[in-house]
Amino acid sequence: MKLKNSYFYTIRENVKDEDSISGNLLVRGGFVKKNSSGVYMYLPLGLKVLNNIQAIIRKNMNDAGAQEVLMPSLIPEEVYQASGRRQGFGNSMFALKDRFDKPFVLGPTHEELFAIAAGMKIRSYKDLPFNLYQFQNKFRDEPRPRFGLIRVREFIMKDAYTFDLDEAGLALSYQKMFDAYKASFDQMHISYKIVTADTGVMGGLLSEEFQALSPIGEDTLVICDECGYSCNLEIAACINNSSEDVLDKIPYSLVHTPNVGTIADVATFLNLPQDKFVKTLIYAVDNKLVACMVKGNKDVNEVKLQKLLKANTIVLADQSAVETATNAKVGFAGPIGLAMTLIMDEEIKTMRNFVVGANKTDYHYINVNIEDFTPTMVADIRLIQEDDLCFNCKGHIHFEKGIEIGNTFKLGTKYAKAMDLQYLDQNNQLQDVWMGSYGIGPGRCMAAIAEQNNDDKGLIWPMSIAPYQVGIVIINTKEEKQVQVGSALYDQLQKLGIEVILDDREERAGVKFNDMDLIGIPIRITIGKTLADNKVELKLRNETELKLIDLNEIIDFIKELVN
RNA sequence: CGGGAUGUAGCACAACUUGGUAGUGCACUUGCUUUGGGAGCAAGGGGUCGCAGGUUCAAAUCCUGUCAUCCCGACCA
Repeated sequence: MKLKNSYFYTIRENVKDEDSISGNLLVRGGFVKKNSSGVYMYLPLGLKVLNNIQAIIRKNMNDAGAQEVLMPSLIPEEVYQASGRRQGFGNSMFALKDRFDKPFVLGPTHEELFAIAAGMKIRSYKDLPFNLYQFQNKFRDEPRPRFGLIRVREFIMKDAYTFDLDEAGLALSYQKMFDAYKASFDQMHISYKIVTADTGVMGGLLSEEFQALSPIGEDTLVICDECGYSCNLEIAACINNSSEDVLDKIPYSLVHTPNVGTIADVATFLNLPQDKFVKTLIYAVDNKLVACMVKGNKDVNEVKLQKLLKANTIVLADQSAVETATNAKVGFAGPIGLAMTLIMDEEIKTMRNFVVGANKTDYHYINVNIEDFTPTMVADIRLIQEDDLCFNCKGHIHFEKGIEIGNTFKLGTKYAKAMDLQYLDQNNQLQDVWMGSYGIGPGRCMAAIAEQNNDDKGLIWPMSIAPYQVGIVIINTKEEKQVQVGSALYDQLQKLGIEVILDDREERAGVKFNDMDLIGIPIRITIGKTLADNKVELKLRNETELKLIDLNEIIDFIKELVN
């Protein structure tokens, strides 16, 4: 691309409504432009980056034996009703009607359509396995889009779906895709971790997430320093590491605790540590009230709770519901005399003589023991903390923040059953097809790479991702020779299939250098006064050092760097 | 959906409290000078002040409504 007559712009100042580094730099570099909340235009530079990312993924998909297709975005609502997911997605689906008032939705993910497509082919066990994928726009009406390209409402997803005879077949297909994912992210030079995660609205047997490490990541990753086990915070299992208290059990008694409804306040008031308390939280689980007990210094993990209860929705009950159910103001709920399902976290089993709310405003019970009430269920429902131990090896763990750039699911037979996807086996028996689904967000990859590779001057693209590998800066466009040499070099590199940008604008050198830095071109060639000695300057974006290279060696030099 | 904030030129912002010709910097155009890390001087172009009502002789400014955007939270594959 020659800049002089091309669509190219940069913005010198920070833009106001982009809070993330990647969002800001991508907007300032003219890669993307926000059109409405969570919806972006991809401009020439941005599309080149996106295409490079997609090319890497496509190559790995094809190598893994997947076949590319393209599904519609506009889908009759009934397709998602058939699988039961219309309700599952709820408001995060964009819904509309055609002129005959027939309801349609914009697809948020495509298991159903792929199951329908697979149904066209599958009759017998001889028709399996196979693997389909696409790059396609997805629509999700996010409650709060944020962080530039990271959480958006319209985005391209590479989604793949595998179809197998049985669980063993799925395991094989899954492994192939898993390996293809690792290869893809490695080739993009993303720093990432793989964690097991909740299957969420997808359902199924297993979910693993590919998480690009970044402080702005919205997911918390739990990583064991010793055995390497890693998972998403939302599913992290806890072990009870404390041995049983040795205190003698004392009968419980009521104490007056005026106006101290929070654990911190009561702890101060009674002068006891927070881990001597048990808090009782009232949740509305599919509109039924459920009480959950965790240690005072811990929190409830709502995803674990949801799975335990096989519930659709879980929210903290509102104030009036709590007050009606406990006959007390919020903050004084407790297990004794509470008439509802009561779930106790396992950690409480080893506690003795602890403090709970008394279901009476301004009162707590002290010296409560587990014999004093009857939990409906004892289970691991607490949110893991960084000082907990790995449930796998009891080693130390730490947290990291991640951007979910890919996700692989072993779906099992859930969609086969819902969408009637079956085959005849060797014994003429109908069997369900085993499915896997696999997603990558190329836009999120772009944002994650930008987030991981930048400095105060701008972006620093890895060679495999950069929109152009080489940028040629002509210092003075009025010097005939500089223009000549620059243009010749530009033509030669293009012939070699190297993506190259020629800055032939009548701008000052500083402007050109700053623009090249901002848009993150890996190799900069400067054509300037060193031409007198038949030399040009070479500077790598991720290094500070300048090299003077002989004109007749520069092509070979660049070829070496690009490969 | 709850809380907070903001909408004025392509971008970043001022003027609003106390109503009276809409301004600054960057960007853009022209000229001269300058020319290796976002140049200087001069002269210009570009605005229905988010939108709709209302109050007033007069509204960017005051009032009401509405839309949009952002932040915190809730929610979320």
